[in-house]
Amino acid sequence: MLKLTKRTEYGLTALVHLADHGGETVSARKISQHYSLPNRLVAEALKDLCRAGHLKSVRGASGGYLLAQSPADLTVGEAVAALEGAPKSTDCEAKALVSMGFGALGDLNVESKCMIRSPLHKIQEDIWRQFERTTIQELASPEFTLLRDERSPHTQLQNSA
Amino acid sequence: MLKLTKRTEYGLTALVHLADHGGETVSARKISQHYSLPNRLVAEALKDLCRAGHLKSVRGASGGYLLAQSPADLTVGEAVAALEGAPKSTDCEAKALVSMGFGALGDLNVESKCMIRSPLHKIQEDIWRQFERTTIQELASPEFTLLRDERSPHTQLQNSA
DNA sequence: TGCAATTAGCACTCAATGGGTGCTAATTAC
DNA sequence: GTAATTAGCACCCATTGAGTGCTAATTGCA
Repeated sequence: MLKLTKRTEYGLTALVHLADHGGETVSARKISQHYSLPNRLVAEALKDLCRAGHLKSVRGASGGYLLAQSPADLTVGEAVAALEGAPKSTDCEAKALVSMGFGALGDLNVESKCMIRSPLHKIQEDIWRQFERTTIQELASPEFTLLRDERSPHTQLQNSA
Repeated sequence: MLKLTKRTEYGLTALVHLADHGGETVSARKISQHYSLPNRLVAEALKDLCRAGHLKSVRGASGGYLLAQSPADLTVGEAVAALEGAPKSTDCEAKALVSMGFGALGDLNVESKCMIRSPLHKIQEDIWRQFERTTIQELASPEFTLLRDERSPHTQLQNSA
């Protein structure tokens, strides 16, 4: 239910860590130990990011990974795409994403039909759009918020507590 | 990968439909046929929403469902919670959500530890927060966008059509 | 009174996938 | 040469989402 995978969690955590460590080379083991994460899985996530070209790897003892680009140039959307695979173009849900940013605008008919039929696609589109414009650098900053909202403080539930 | 379930898709679609049809009673069959959705599954979604008190049901022939409250008072967050079940309080990911809006603030330690460890939680929190403040009425409006962003106009797709 | 259409509720199957592991090879610092 | 690392492949297992079957209860209508 509206969750990204663990792999993405590990991957983003690693990216933030690497962003905090400048051009330094850090091994998968270091990262996994630092955050108490399953080190094998962190390694898998790092491999994905490396294959996608977002990290550079250094093999051998005292090897590791480092960012291939500035954290200000790497978006959360790109990282997630690398970690979870490109959205499948089979289902209509994904097609909206594809035509949104990952591909050409060929099947716009399909998408617009879906837009009418399913309000959910609007939501997911918007979320992804936000991902596409949020950088790892922003994510790494402690005061990060994904959604800048200018409206009412919006009486949250905890008010009643 | 960051997707809501079909059940939620069907449920939100139905809610939007009901919102468009005022106080009218509409059967699950009518809705499913109108959007060419599997009618049994739409019925399941409607049951969930009814159990949660967001819809009122009328049994018997010519029965159906209608909104139990104004579409302006029903949030996407509430609907999703009803359709997908409350976030499980076992995993840390969900705990962030719980302490965010669904429960007391007791285990804030847990959450804040997670916040540091996982940037992903920030993202998901923000998404949920947005769900909590988006109403079905807003969702039903054709020019709906979940994220009001003051930055670049960001070339929408439908513009090109 | 009976029939048809509906909601209500339970249980079940099937396929997909996410999380995790095993194993081996290639590379490199020491 | 050894240990630590990245690279790549294949695999298992538990969860869960999607969908179906079935039966009961309710109600409008002929």
